[in-house]
Amino acid sequence: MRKPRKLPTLHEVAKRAGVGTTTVSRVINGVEHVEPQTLARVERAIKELGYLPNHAARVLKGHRTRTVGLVVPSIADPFFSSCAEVLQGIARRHECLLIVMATHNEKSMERDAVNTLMQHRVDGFIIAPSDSESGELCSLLMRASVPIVALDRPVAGAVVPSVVADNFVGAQHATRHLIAHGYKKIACLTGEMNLFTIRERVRGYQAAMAAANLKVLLHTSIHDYASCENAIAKMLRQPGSLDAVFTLKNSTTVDAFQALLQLRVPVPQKVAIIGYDDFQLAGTVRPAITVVQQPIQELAQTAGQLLFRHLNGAAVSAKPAPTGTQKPVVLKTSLLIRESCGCRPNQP
Amino acid sequence: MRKPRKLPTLHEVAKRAGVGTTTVSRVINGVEHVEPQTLARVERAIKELGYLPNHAARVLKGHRTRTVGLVVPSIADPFFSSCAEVLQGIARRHECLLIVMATHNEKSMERDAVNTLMQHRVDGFIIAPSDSESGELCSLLMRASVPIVALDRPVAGAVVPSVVADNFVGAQHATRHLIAHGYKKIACLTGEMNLFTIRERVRGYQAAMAAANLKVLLHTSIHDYASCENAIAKMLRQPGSLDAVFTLKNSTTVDAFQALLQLRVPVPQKVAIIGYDDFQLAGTVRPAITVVQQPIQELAQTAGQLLFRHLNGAAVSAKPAPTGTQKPVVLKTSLLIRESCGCRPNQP
DNA sequence: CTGAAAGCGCTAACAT
DNA sequence: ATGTTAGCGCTTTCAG
Repeated sequence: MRKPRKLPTLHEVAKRAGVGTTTVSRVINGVEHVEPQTLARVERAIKELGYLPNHAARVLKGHRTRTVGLVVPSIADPFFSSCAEVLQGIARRHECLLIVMATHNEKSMERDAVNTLMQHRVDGFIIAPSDSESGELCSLLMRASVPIVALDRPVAGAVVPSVVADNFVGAQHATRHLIAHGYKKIACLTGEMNLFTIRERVRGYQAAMAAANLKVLLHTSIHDYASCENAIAKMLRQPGSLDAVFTLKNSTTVDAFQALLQLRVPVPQKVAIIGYDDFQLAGTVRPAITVVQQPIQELAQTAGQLLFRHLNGAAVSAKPAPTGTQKPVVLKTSLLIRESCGCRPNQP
Repeated sequence: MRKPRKLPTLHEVAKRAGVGTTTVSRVINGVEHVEPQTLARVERAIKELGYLPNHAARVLKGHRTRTVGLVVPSIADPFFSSCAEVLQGIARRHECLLIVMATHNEKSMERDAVNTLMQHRVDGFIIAPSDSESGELCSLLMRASVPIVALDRPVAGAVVPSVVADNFVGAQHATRHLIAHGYKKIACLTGEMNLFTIRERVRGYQAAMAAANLKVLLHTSIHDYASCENAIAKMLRQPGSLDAVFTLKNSTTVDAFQALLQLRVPVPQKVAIIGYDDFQLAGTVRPAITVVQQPIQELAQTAGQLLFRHLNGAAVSAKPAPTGTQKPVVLKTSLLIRESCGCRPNQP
């Protein structure tokens, strides 16, 4: 028995101002052919009634919703919330609303997120796919029939344009740096091998190790502090079997660093460490942690620009380009050298 | 000349399934009085066409939008993005969409955010007001005519229910702890005195200092590393004029800690430090930093519960309760004792 | 159990 | 310069 609040309608404004609905409509959407006098009356009526146009009704008329979506694993993750912030700004500049959906890297939530966006008839959206290879996602996106841009992770078959960081090179570079320091036993600690980005980083690590003829020490089931400390302690038990650690994710880096501290292993004298992805305080802890820095802002910015270019540009883009046509935009990462890799401050 | 994509409509589904629109509608909104056979036909048509109901059209029929809003200063701030994550989960459990808007603590953006939400006819929303005293915001919220809950900061006149942390007691407690350690020259470093939370924390600091008959050392224009180091260095220049530092915000804590390190001041031997709000690695740096911990999750959870209680409960809540009726829900903060305050680990 | 038809609030021809 | 009117896609009486 709810009386779902009755906000004033355009009709009521018209009545109150003593004009037709068209006139009010014109006043709302940029003044055009309206006499100053009438304009004033209408504006007063609008103010008095506290009128706000009903977005749903406008959408129903078949126009752009001026709404874009963002689908990411988590809204609390610093990487993605930074992206969201940047994209929100871009959307606002285009007078669009941004709707952020979280998937937690789960297939079903991802599907729901995309469907929800489509029900809201967003003009387009940006997505960080949970599974880059998923054919299911791929076909879901193809049906969407609105411009889409993949962020941080590409989509199989390259059906949509994507903007990603160079995970392979970033990891390769970091590993090489460790090797250049003379470390031989370099372990790579990670989890979530289902993620595209992680797999690329692993490939980079492997490539560098192979090129230097070093044995690959890969641990792929590190997902919390316990498993991290465990893995490190185990390697430490056999003397000379661990020189350096390369962690592929923020939290793993912190865990590994913590574990090394806990196990009273001098860093980097006994074991060096480089992490993937920078984070607050990475430069404040002692030793300061060397990391691979990702171009987060540019990633988001580029994706946003790409999306709005499609939105405003050639209407042709109603459906994704021919399969496999889209080559990803790859942004460079950089090695942020601090101390934990063995370098001294101000003297790499 | 854009042909704004033509997604299938309920009509087309009906035609294809050889039934009336009513039947299709019924199938979509929970099956009810529909023959299994018809049901199957309709479902097949829906699948084949990839039909997704047009949200705008449903809303226009005058029902709940199943959409709620969240208005916060920033979506990248860890505090608020955590809140957003929690609230998104709650919304989803109520089959609602959450729209997050950022204000950057600016009046105009806040107004725009609220208006945008109203245009989208959200069923209700949660807001962390930029200015708790603003009469303007207050009247804006009163006109909104949907359930609203204030988060982290109350709204002047108590026109909406609010859920906040006990900033006063939290700061008082921390200051007292410093005093108990025997520190006399305790400086409070902050900026953004326009924020309700900050002012409350300052009050707590002042109260504790006054009660101990100590001189208040308040710096209210700390907003970046430079100003922070500057203030500390200045105090340090007069020997014996600084024992401890109490920072009221995450980034200031990091800046102060960094500055102390940079100035080669032993922490906590020469100068102790306690920060407001916990953060990643606060426990990993050496010395580990003691902080006032806020009940972030509960804050968001409580606000969410409150909102949905109003949404689902008595429809009476069409307009905010009588002015001044709402007493805020105040959640406790806790002092997370680590080392920077002078305590030793495992021996406070 | 199913269908026909009346709008929801707004915009855009088309009149005036 | 302004008003009239026909839908946009959907839900919902009200008949059948």
